[in-house]
Amino acid sequence: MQPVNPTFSPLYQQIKGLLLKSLQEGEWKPGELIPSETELAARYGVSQGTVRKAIDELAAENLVDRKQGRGTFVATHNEAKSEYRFLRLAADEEPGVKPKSTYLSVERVRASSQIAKLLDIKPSDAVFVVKRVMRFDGVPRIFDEIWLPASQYKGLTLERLQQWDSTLYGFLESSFNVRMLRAKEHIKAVSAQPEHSAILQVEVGTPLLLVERLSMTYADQPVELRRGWYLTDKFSYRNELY
Amino acid sequence: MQPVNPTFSPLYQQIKGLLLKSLQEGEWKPGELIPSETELAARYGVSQGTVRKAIDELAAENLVDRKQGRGTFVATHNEAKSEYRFLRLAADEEPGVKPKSTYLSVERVRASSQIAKLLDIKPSDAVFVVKRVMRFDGVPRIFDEIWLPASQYKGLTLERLQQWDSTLYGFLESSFNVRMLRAKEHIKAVSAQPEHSAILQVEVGTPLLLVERLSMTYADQPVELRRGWYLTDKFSYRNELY
DNA sequence: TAGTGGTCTAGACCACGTG
DNA sequence: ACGTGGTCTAGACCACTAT
Repeated sequence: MQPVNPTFSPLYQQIKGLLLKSLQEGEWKPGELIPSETELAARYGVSQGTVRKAIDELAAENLVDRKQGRGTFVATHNEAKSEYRFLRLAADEEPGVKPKSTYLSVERVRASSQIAKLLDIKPSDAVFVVKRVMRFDGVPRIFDEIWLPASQYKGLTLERLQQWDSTLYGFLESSFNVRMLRAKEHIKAVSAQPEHSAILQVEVGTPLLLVERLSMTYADQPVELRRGWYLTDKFSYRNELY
Repeated sequence: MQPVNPTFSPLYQQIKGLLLKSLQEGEWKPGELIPSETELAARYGVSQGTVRKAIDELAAENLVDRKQGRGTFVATHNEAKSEYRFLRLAADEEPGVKPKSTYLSVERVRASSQIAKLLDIKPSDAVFVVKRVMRFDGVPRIFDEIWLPASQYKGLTLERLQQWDSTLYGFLESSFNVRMLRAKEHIKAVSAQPEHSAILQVEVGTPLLLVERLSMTYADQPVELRRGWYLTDKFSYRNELY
């Protein structure tokens, strides 16, 4: 027997799509409570269990945050739980130590063809280039060079970054309504160049981890590209495999 | 109102525990079909939905493999799907290229205190040290040094490794009934030493990725420690963040 | 006490793979 | 045609949080 409907899509996936749309359009803002499962079930005319399965997937992707007895909240980078959610570097001895960022510069330039291609914009488009250093216990360990498509971050300045005292992603979310949902990283080992050498206070030629990250928001739209040089003599990049 | 039972554990978690026990004890072997959800529900005296939720979690952890219309299979490293499941290195240009391993040596030695600590064995315990090189399109890109607690891999020899033509984890699973379920990696950038230099055919001092992996089987028991030196000029270690 | 997410059930039906 | 996993429903009850 052939399937009746060859383009079959489960109901809960369709509900998930509707929820994603509401999230993307800002019907519920970061940190806010979304309607209860029962309420959403009534709204979409499906059973509570179906809504539940849709929300299950959103929770697994860290788009929302369930709290038993309280409700389901829109995830935000401005909360303890997802602070440094994407940062995989940790000290070999005291893995708990958190970094502090210092912003060095913000420039507005045209995207190179390489950067443009990765960010899925035109080579002539403007991008902000942010440079910063992250220190752990006062010791510089990461130098980041961050490209942000200017069209999405109008009015970004070094001063505003320097005044912000939490994470960059929290800042971008609060100030420009751009939320990083997932990212891909490509990691290589390279030698420290003079620029890195000065900032990370190591000799030219010291091996560094080069972490290239492309971050995406809703609909897999790329909204940030960064290259980070990590000093890994006493720290390492952590990963789990399943 | 206080909870009635402070040590509450959902039924499906208990069922998951029972399934894990059967998997660990080999009631169902790698690659084999496990009983249907209906059958398991009858066996444990719960509803099919409860069994389903237990299996959902096992599937999410890659311990079993569901196939609609066919059944649920015990995951194995000896199948296309999980070949190189833990290998994150891929070519920047042609990410699909698969490596070929060459085994260089197998030694039986006493674990150093450092290795013993990580493998959770006594420093006096014997371990096998395996050295190998992995080539992509004939080019050596990874040099691995692998520690295996001798007690779990009795009779391991270089010859047997050289005769095996699939992945190491497939070999360890088939020959010693040890299945790698998950692993943790710590990644650093280092300079090539003379030993790496000779094997990877690069100059001493070339930056290499040092990937230290600790692999676990059931009950989070560590059963493999390895250090891999990756040449990342045209390849990179891939990771996804959520 | 009320409301939320979390668990569990029983049953119906669908999509998929195999014989 | 049959058996499997996958979806969907409706309803009951539990655990947790806030008021």
